[in-house]
Amino acid sequence: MIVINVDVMLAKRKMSVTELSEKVGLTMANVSLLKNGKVKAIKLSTLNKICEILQCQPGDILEYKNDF
Amino acid sequence: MIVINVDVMLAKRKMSVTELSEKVGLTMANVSLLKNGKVKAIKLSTLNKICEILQCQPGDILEYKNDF
DNA sequence: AAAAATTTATTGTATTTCGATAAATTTTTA
DNA sequence: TAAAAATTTATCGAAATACAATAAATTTTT
Repeated sequence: MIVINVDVMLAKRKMSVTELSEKVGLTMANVSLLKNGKVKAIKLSTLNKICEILQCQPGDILEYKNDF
Repeated sequence: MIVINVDVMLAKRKMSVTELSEKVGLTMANVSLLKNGKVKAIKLSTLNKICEILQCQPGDILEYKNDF
């Protein structure tokens, strides 16, 4: 399974979900859904904005886990 | 911008696009689109299957590039 | 040159994002 | 510990997109 984890980077940047949502240009509600793995797909433009704001790589946010 | 690069992992696994598409369960045409950055979003289920088959992490395939 | 593999193109359908909004819940602060 | 702030959850609708299916064009391999 693919796990989305934005929390680590948010902590590293000392940024709140509210601030991220404002800067990324998504509603707070939708960033929350994203952040908590409640989405089934992601637009590359959104991933791009997140990486840009958090200054990180997709790999810092997305992880593949073997779910045996 | 977000860059998708499956070629490196395909080479590492000595796998063709055809083989990947069969194992992932997408048509060859669509894997090609994906592989060549012609998609604007990706389903996490698809990313999952690709990582599973290629035994790699999303970060091996997706890269954020500062497009100044 | 022929065959095989890959890319590009197109159309239709099902799925999904995301906005907008509101309510519920959790965390922080005073 | 009560109020305020932040976050999460939920719902609906519209717009966007993935992906299948298919076929043609192009490139690579033999």
